[in-house]
Amino acid sequence: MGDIASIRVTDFDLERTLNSGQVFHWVRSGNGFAGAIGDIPMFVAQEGDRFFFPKGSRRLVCAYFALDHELTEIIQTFPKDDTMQAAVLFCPGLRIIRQPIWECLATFITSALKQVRHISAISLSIRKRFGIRLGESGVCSYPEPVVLAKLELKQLLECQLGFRAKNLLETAKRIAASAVDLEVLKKLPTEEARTILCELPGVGEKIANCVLLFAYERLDVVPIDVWIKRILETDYLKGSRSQAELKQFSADYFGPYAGYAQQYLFHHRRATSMLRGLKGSSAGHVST
DNA sequence: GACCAGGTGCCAG
DNA sequence: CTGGCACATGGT
Repeated sequence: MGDIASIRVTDFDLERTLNSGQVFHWVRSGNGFAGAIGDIPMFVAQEGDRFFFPKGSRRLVCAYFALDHELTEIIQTFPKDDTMQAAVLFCPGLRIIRQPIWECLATFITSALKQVRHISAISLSIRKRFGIRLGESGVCSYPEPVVLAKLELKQLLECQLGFRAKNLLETAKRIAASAVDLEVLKKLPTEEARTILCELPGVGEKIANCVLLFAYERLDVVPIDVWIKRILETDYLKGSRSQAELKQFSADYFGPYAGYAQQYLFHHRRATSMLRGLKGSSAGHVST
């Protein structure tokens, strides 16, 4: 156990950020969360405006949690309608973090038609079986593409991936074979990067957009999933719409940080809907 | 059982 | 371009 350092943070809520459906491998542990940033094991915690992390990892942690994002300014660019305002009030301190690209891509390939807690379970299972154990805490790294590429389909299926296993395996193979260089995409315009991502098996527009938003820091990109579709149709467009209309509206209406706005809408709707569904049962990991 | 989950790919019209 | 359907798995 190394020493702990801390800094003062404003407009940051660690728990909400980690539980908002953008990242899936952090596990509550005592008064904080155990996880990893790339292959560095981490324990992070927050008490009020004090943010705790392992001594010596300040730069890494600040970059990962995007503590340099000017959240107040970002939120000011959001439209001022009732739905958006309610989401903003519900989500103080929610940040879109900077994830390592491969683990973000791979995890979202496994996200198709899965609930957040299943995505989490799959991510942890893949890490535990095929990743590298990083410390005494038992936290594991996400396995590199070359590692997954060598597996038999059967091995991946043991992680309860279902029909997504083939896609993950094939994508890992292509990246391991350098058919696609995820680093190069950083320098490309969003449209071009999206086109290349969508050529990977199991990656369509929604997942490509998640990766662009959560790993490539394209904060204007809006992944339209079932929740966002529902919100757009009920609160904004009043009725069912084609995919093209949903895309057009998202791009036109939410401003330069549309992806950020979308994340607030997503988390608010999902969290409140889970709270309603609770009614005494013991499900749900969504912070309020 | 039916229905749903941060979808994708493929096929017919 | 659009709608329809299969695809695994786990939870209400």
